[in-house]
Amino acid sequence: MANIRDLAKEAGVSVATVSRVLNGYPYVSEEKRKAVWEAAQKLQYVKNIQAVHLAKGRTAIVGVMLPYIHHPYFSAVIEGISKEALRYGYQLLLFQTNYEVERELEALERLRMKQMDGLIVCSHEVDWEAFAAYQEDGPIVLCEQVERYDFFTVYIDHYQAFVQALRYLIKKGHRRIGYCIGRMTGPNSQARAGAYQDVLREVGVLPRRQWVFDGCLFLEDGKRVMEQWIAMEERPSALLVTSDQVAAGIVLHARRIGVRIPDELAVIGFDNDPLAEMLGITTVALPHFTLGERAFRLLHHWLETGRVARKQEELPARLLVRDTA
Amino acid sequence: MANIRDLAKEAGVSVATVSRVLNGYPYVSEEKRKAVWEAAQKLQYVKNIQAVHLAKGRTAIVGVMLPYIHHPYFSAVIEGISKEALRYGYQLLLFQTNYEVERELEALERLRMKQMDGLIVCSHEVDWEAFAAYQEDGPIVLCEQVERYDFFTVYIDHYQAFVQALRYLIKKGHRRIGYCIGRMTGPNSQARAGAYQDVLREVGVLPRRQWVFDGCLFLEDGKRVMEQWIAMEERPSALLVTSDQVAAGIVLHARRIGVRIPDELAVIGFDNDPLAEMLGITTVALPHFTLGERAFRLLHHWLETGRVARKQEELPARLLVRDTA
DNA sequence: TTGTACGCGTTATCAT
DNA sequence: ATGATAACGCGTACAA
Repeated sequence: MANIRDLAKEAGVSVATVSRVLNGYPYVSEEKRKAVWEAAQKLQYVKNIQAVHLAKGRTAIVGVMLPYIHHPYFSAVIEGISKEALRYGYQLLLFQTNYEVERELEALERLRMKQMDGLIVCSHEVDWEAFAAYQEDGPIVLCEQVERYDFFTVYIDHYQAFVQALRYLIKKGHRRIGYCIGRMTGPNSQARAGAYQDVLREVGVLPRRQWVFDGCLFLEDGKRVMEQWIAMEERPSALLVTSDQVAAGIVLHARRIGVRIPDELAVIGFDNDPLAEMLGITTVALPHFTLGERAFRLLHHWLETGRVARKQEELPARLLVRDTA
Repeated sequence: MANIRDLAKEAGVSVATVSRVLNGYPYVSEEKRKAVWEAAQKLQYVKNIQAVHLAKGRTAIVGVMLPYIHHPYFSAVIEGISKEALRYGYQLLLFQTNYEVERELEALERLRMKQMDGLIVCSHEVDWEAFAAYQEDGPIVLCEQVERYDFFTVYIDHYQAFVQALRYLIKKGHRRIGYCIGRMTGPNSQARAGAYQDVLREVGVLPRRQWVFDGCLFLEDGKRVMEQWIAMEERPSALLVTSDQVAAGIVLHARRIGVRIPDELAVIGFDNDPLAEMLGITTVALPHFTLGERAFRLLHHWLETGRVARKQEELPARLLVRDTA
């Protein structure tokens, strides 16, 4: 494998001139420029990108931390990130964590080791303190609302999104309201739990723990929820479901077992997944793709200019009323 | 940022010894070992991974080329790859191509530049010749059946899978059979087209071009297909649909507009997506997750040992009969 | 416009 | 066991 020293020798110039030609810098005579390109051709020269990274101290690589990929939510976010990364000539290094703290810390260590220029965190388990500890190692963008820390964040106000949906249900006369959620930890889930408590209290209704369904991520979970629901002595009359996949599972299984929706059970999903549209599921549209896009742009702008208009960016959520609530 | 030279000075040893300690090599006195670790602690030493990559000539990074991520098929494959990569301490560098040849070539160039140790190609547009041209730059694993070239491949025999489904339909008495496909190019699509031609000819039926629906990737496409179907003068009585998402779109829209499935239209999907199970869609189960897993393992085994049991691996597909055909 | 020489941070080799 | 020194390959002040 030829390197620039070999090229220099072959072309009869210095390595500096080779570098200048290869990277399109001015102040090189047409003659030598040509000689270098010819030498490159002849010796089948290929740049070693690792050496470039080491010499420049930058990689044009952005890390993406996320628990899993095979989920409509995360794959939408990463698609948004990817689109922008492509546009600006950046590459994406994947850190799948399965929400294991150890893996999350590994990703942060990689940032510290300068494997990438920055990191986008789609979701995580580890405390915010951990991110704070790595802030000087490179820009980190979180895809969630963060309090008490001055992180870069792009987020959806899940509290307001939940309030919006809950108010709608209450206005429709519902009082026995439950919800399905992916996992109980994490700021998004906390925000939703808070909204649930607050709004129900406003109308003097006691929140019930058994009407909160945890571990709802995929279509199949909707079926499970429906089976639990049908077996209950006291059933909620309405469910907020933080994933349209799960909502679809509920609606489809309800049809199968003859539960009338929304009469017996009203359902509001989240995401505005194509599946929700197809099934006529009332949903809170969440801009996942845009979230990824903006997260990358924020990071990119910081990397290129060293400053940003604002470190936090909020994205809107809006209720789309269809047939299920 | 302290480097190993700083550590060497601080600990009063040579850089070689520092490196030995840091990487756990033997032949270092307990005393110096301790001194190095203390120096590392004191100077907050962090390894620069770029320098390691350059020095070792390897990165423990594997590239993944795929057209888009936000699709059940590809996100399943990548999940399989990712799981195995995690297990063996490798990282994944994403190359989203949108099936643009230029981007695909860019990924191959990156392999040549030694940015990664190997490349897994989930799907592509560019000719096989292109891959052949990069074979010496690092192992490339293709996720499709390849003829005439001696590539590493892990694949599903889509010809047989299609034959299987077609024979089933024919046995059920269908003669007017069409199919939906993601795109017309690509070896998988070619294999399917071949199977379609061959099997129909076997039973003396002419394949019809207007019963082949192209561009079928997402749920919404199923709706479109159903609308086209209903508008046809001569309609197929059965459809093979190479994505359960699309099949689901067909089935759901059929329900809505009152088309009886399978009586008026039989549908066989592909993938065995959870959605297909939930909707009772007859489908050909395809092991996408396993495909990714095996692709990585093949690559990994080659990288670590320089040889493999066999360069090609075929994965089975099997028909799951449910209610739609 | 061009070249020299050094820096980037680590690993590997060889001599002791 | 340990150290000096040479790779690894490129970018870039600085001098000319």
